[in-house]
Order: sequence, then C-alpha cells, then structure tokens
Amino acid sequence: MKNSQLYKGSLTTIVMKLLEENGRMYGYEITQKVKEITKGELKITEGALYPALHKLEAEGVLEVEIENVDNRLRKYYKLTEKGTSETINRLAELEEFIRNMQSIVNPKLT
Amino acid sequence: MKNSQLYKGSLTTIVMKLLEENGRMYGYEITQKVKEITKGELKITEGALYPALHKLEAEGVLEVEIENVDNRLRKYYKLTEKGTSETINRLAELEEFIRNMQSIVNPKLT
DNA sequence: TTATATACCTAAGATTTCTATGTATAAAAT
DNA sequence: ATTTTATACATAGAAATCTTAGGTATATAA
Repeated sequence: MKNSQLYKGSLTTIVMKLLEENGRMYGYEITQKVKEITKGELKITEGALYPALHKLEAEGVLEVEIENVDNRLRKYYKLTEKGTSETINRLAELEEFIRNMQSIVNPKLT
Repeated sequence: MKNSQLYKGSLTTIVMKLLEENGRMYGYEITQKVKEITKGELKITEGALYPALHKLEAEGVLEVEIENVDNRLRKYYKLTEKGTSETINRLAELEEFIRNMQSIVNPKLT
C-alpha cells in the first residue's frame, strides 16, 4: 500500500468489498482493480496482499479455486457465507469510520 | 483506539487536526475531546497517544509547555510552524483517502 | 534478447497500536 | 473513613499490519 499511513487497516475491508461486488477475483486482479478505481492513487503491494488473502482464507472468510489460464496459475478468491456477513459488518464500520473522521476534520458540519 | 482496525494510521492526523483547531491541548484533553466528538464511538488509548505525542515532538511537529494545574502536571502541546504545514498535507491526504475509500465502497457514484 | 506484464510467493524489518501496568492527586461515593 | 472514579502522566511487551526486498515462472512487446 503506497501513500499515507491512513490506509493501514483498510486492506481487508477493500478486498472483501471488491469480492462482494465482483463475485470472485484473483490477487493480481485485485491490485489492478484498486489502481484503476483510485486512478493510480492507491497501489496495493503484493507483500501486503498475499499474506492478507491467506489469512482471510485461514479464518474462513474466503475460499479459493485454483485455475490454470494461459499456462499461468490463478487463485480465484470468493467470499464464504461467513465472509459475506462479515463484509456487511466491515462496511458498516467503514461508514462509521468515515463519519467519525469527517466529524473531526469538519466539526462545523456536525 | 477501540473499534475497528480502520483507525490504525489515523491517530497522528487526528491529533494534528485537533491542535490546529484548538491552539493547544494536553494529552488527556485530546482523549476526552475525541470521545465527545465521536459520541463515544472512538476511544483513543493512552498507550497509543503518549508515545505518538512524544514522537511528533521529537520530529519537530509539536512543541510542549508544561504547566501545573491543581497540583497536577499538564503537558500542553501545540503545532510548530513545521507542524502547521505538515497538518495541511495530512488533511489533504485524509480527504483523498476518504474519496478513494468511497470510490471503492460506492463505485456507482464515481 | 532484454524489458515489461502477468501471476504467484515469503522473510526481515519498521511502524503502529493494544494490553497491562505503574505513579500520583483530587473529588465523589459508600 | 475508605474506596472508587476522574484526572494526568508514563512505559514495556506483545500483536498486528505493512514495506522493502527479494524469489520463481510464463508470455508478450521492444
């Protein structure tokens, strides 16, 4: 994750949301998608992403399907049932986080 | 910092913004102010805050004035000149971060 | 033939935060 | 009178996350 420290702690939420949106994705695809969505402002590093995916899988949040495309390995991840309900909580937390940060940055509006 | 992982990385930005807003504050006051602004949703822990304040001071972002009030020590922190310009950058980063996160969570709006 | 893009991976270190604990005074509650 | 709560500072060890820096391998573009 390049850029500011602020993104610390948001990686798994980003991954879960993208999987909720797109059904299934593989690691490299996630890095490209985030770069695209944020117009290059946010670059997820592989050193952060792959361990995070493995952890989410170990926790039962994600499950993996391995496929061979063009002689290259792809590991497609998708949310489990548990992962889907976790994602709902995560997104609620994210919205609360954004609200709270905006209250701090712009106290006049609240 | 209680609650979700998302707040990781945002502590110094919060502190700097509050000091920009309020001129000078002491540590305990900062914890109370954040609790108040976020209606109890965000609690800054002292184990995170004090080392962060010391680090910002060591970096020349903050300077400290020690006072004795009611027989109790207070260390008032305020932004240095360097700290003030750093704060402007931090707040711009925060706004960009929030924009990016909203693009991810709500891709239809962008 | 070399560089870039695709696609996975890990290990060591840095950084941040949490948990737990410590000191001390003042005020409120039992 | 004593205990709890609030105020006010602090640190040390552990946990979590991310960066940096490498590694493997195939396919395509320069």
